[in-house]
Amino acid sequence: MSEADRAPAFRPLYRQVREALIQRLIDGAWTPGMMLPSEFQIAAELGVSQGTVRKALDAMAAEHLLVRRQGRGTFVALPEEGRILFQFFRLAADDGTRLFPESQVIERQREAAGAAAEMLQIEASAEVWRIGRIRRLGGRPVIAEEIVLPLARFASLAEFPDLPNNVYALYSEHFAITIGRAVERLKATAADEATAAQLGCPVGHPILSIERVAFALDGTPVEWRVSRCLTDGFHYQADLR
Amino acid sequence: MSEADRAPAFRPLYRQVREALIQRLIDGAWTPGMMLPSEFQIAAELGVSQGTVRKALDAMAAEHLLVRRQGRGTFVALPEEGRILFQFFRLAADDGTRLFPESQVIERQREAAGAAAEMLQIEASAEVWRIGRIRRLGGRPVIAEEIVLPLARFASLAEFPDLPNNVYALYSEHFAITIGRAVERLKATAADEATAAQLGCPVGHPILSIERVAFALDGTPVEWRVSRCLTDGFHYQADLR
DNA sequence: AAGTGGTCTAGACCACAAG
DNA sequence: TTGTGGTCTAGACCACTTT
Repeated sequence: MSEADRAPAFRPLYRQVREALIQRLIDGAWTPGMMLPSEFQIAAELGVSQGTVRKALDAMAAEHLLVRRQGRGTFVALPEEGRILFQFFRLAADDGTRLFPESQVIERQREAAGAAAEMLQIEASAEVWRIGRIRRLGGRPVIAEEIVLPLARFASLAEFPDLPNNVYALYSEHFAITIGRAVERLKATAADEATAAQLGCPVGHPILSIERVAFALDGTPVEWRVSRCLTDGFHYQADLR
Repeated sequence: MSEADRAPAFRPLYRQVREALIQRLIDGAWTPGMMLPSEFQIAAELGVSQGTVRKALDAMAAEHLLVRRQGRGTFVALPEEGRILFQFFRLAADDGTRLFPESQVIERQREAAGAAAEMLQIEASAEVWRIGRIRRLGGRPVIAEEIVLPLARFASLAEFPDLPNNVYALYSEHFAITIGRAVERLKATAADEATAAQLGCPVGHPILSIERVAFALDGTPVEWRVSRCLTDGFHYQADLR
């Protein structure tokens, strides 16, 4: 953390601290659920003041990377935790209750990336997993989902025949990949024959199509997915501030 | 800012400062575009330290209520400013460029609130304005929008026969209402006859339906709207963090 | 040169959780 | 009682903009 570090394009100390700490998450030195050293310990270790460490930790907590609990300590966020769980899942029933449908994998294959290559920033010839799954609420299929993952980062995925509802917990636990950010594009489309068959609705039925690219902590894209959702009885919720 | 203020349910000083400053925005003592006094001046006036004022100002800037510019000062945010403008408008072309379609009012009437009463937290018998407008991109209609406003807060709306593209700038300038937050519910629906006629698409065509409730700074709902959007060539974008 | 926000530090004290 | 994060303060200095 030398003075020279900020010479070329001034980067505040607390920014550098934040990046150093994020690197520990990327490296796996700090794993989900782990309690971090106290602010004073981190400060002493990095040779900065406690206030500077606090500013870095606060920023990371705002990004949902850490969870701070007064009186207890600072912890690496778990993908299982409530607010994290729904951070990336914004469907809710029309009465306001949050939903988390059950998942059933119906298809999984290795293939060339093709069209997904651009989204995942890999070669079109690179291999990917393509996973199709149906998600149900009370037995009724409501989402038909297609997930594409680069084989290079998910080599041992074959060991997991049935995906859990929350795949980001799987990514974290078994592939040491933490999703830090995602971008979604929503469109209204008409159900094609395949989707209609999967969701049990008429061909041409209105479908909310959600296309998502999810990024790892280092900023590289690691997942591309399309969710085709029925939206009677529930909706996609967005809070604008 | 006495010590007793925090006695019942401890509220940090910087929170109280933030609320006091937001009250100045609500009261209109500070108006959009205005430069605020310096941190030290505000601190002296409120009898707190400069650091505490800073924390309140930073929070308000994060809420897009203020804009801070190093070396220049802190300013009340203008609804016209770029990032504010698109804070509440999330449609983008598929190539990533942001869109802001032109608006044409096609209908406006006074009526009883009816179904909108619950959303706007007013009596069902209270009067509202109901405004229908079409929004176009390059002449092509892409959004059919219905906006409901409580008459009580927008009494003189009749003076503005043609709404501007950015109605939130109008609310701010002529009704002293700043929108601080909004909640949107998205669904995929099929175009009914009225919508199909307005958008020039077949009946049954997939429509992205966006229902929004917008809230003023004091937390009360002031606008209810439904936007029915075509989504070929563009999409609704959401960033998840 | 003057005035603003931005960073960094150091220390005191408060609120909360756990042993 | 101890240890943690949370608040508040005071002061020095840096970066940016305008005069």
